[in-house]
Amino acid sequence: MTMANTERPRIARTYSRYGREAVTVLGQQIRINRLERRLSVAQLAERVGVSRDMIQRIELGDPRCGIGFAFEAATIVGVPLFEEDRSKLTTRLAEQGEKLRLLPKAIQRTRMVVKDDF
Amino acid sequence: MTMANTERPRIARTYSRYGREAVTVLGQQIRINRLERRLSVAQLAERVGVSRDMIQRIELGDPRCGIGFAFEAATIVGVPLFEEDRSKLTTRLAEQGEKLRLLPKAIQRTRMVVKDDF
DNA sequence: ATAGAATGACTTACATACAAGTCATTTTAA
DNA sequence: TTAAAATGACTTGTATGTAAGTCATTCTAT
Repeated sequence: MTMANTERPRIARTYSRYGREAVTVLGQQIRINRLERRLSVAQLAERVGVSRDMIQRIELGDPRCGIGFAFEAATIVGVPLFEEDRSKLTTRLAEQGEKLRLLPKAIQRTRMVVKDDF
Repeated sequence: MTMANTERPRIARTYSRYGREAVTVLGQQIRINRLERRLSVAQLAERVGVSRDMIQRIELGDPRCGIGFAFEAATIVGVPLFEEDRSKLTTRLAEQGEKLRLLPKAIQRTRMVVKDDF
């Protein structure tokens, strides 16, 4: 009766606590919403267009999952992403695009001035 | 002798508008914060522990990027994920874990009752 | 104006994430 | 209670993501 290892073997890779927890919280929220909507893992997988294995990994918070798959699963079960409602997200997309137009396009560290003629 | 096909065949993948926009908004927000903090792409890549190419794809909203990489980049430049402050995220992690304990662990569609003796 | 740095856009070799399949174990509806 | 279904945990072959490198271009601080 050994407890099965629920994690896939992964090469050591460090994530910050906040980043890790965020991935896990998203997976939890997807599972919660899926269950509330009475969808099986297989049914959600079919709707997202991925394997059952992928949905399980997303819900467990595997950081290697493609962000597109995870966000698509979230979308299908109704987990809000960044904005409460969907039209707001579209608005924010445009607003941030505008903001980026105004910011410098490249960052350069202050250059060292070489004086070789003193 | 066939010519080597230099193009990588990519299977078309569809994402919902909301999912796509969410990935893009995250990438935008990461870039905005990175620029405001005067970090170059290479500097952020080094801090996240990925290649410069990866940061560029994350900021462009490539849905195939690992969610762990994207969230880690967001964390480093201070983009909030799901909760305003970090301690709140930890709290939510626990609360959702508790909520999952109370939900059914499996979803089954209502079974068909076969009456063959009428 | 210009030099030096940052970015964008490729390529290639390699590592690994993915789908598909199987089996054992829960779980739930009847 | 119990049978059917869902889930968890594996494996394997293959497709695809990733790092590293190069080059051209754009950008910014001076």
